[in-house]
Amino acid sequence: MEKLARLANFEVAAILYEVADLLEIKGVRFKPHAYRRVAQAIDTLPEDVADLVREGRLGEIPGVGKGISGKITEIIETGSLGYLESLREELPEGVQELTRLEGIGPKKALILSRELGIRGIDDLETAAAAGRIRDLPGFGEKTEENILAGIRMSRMAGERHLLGYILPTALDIERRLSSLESVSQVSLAGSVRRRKETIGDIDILAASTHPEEVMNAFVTLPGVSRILARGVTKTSVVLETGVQVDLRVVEDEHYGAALQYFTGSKEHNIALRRLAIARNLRLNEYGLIDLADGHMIAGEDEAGVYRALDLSWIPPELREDRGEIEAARTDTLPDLVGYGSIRGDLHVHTRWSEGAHSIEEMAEAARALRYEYIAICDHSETLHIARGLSTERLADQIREIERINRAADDGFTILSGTECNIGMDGSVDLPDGILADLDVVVASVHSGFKQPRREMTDRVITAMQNDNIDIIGHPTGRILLSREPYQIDLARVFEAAASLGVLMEINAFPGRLDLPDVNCRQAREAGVRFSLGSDAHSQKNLRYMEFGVATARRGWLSADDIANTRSLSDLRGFLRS
DNA sequence: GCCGTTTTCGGCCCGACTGTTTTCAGTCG
Repeated sequence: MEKLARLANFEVAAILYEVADLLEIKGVRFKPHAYRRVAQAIDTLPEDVADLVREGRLGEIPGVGKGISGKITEIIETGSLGYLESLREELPEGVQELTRLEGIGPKKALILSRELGIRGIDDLETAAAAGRIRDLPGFGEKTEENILAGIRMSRMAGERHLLGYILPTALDIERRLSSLESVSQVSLAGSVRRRKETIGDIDILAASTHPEEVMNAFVTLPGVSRILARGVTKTSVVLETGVQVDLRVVEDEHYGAALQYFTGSKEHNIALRRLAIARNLRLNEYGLIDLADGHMIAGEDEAGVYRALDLSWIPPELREDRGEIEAARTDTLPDLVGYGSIRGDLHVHTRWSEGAHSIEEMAEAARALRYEYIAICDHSETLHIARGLSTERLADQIREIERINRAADDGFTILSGTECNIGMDGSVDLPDGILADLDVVVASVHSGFKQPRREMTDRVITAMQNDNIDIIGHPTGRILLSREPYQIDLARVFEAAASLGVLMEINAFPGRLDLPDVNCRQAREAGVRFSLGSDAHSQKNLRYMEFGVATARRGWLSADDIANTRSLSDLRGFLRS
């Protein structure tokens, strides 16, 4: 029986990324860019690349031509790529590993490997400690020190961090810098400003006529442990937590262009610069410059830069080169849901299961956020680890919520709900009778993650056919930086959700952000509507909602797409029974 | 290897900082 290994998009992308890396080490020009561009596109593709191969639609991916198309097909059909194997054979083993160190690029890695036979980071550390690096051409004593520091750093810190973990730190640094007299403007930039789900480092932009003062203050901020680079316009430090922070300082007249440039993404900026070149303009971090006479057309404010290229201003969350530039050109950018548009939280836990606070305490915190309602969705019985509620306990909880609602008469409403489990066969672990008594039913997969794709897809669709179920919770099951999504055909799930009127949750918990942004967009195009839930386990966690909104915005969603941007009475129209 | 309101061939984003180097290559973002 023939059985193809079904490679996920990220696995196909990983192969292409490695090809790009190896070509770069070989010193091949331009091809690495071509491979990397396609790898990136596949990594964020909402559809399965295997389906595109089957349907002969690979050409729809920007950057895929004849050559790469053939290679992707080979990867899907055989699970590997001959071209990559031969590249690996050509190059010394372990070179690629070296390039992951700060300060080591393809050139230095190849020299280390060829001259000293270094085969990995451990080898490199030994050689550096023994002082064998400093005499290599292009290397010196300082390089040797930096290599050792780089190795220490790579061992201490993980590669990326959750947005939810980074944002408070970033805002704190922004606040401290903005209080300096020498600073006239300051803004978060980079992936933090774009609210990407994971962050490599923190980028901050400031405007000042006294950059030295700003840099001095910056490198002496509390928590700074190491200075990586220090100049008058650009300085990089590492915090004690291992997080790198880059500060860029420009004058006010260049602030808009610098903010545009420093916000990225890289791919968005490259696309924008190509647009500029086509008009005989140059775009850099100082402004948009007319190459004919050298004068600056725009640069003081960011919107002006976009306007001068005949584009509407593009919200940072959309700047990923996924069609936003074309939409800005034709004035068809979505009217994104606002951070203040959420009127209630549809996924909240309490002390009844694994939460830290009582129903009243969660309601009180929700009132403070000016919400009009929250849905209490504690776990159901089969999730033992979370002390899930039995049918009887849930009935008690419903009565308790009724009692609290009657007692408080301020227009705020506590909705009764559950987050029940979807079993292996698609059944849920609470009887229909009690589900019908609840205001909000979230159903989630919490077990059997390794189920084959076909069965997992059928399982979730079966659950949705129970018309008591309003919302599918964290629909892909991914845990950022630690667990891949389970195998599931989301296109089929979305189709069913749209026709049955089941909402897809955007779980705002920092480690989830599930549905992921690219899938939000795919789901919306399939006609799906959404529910935002913080999955709060404490009062403080309710604030995670902003990360859910960020994910929705990155998924091109409007307030209209989201059930809980509505008043309570309108919300009921989004729920099924 | 890809791609075209300059192009089916000749280009491919652009600048800051570091370290090793006497004018710049490598790396990074």
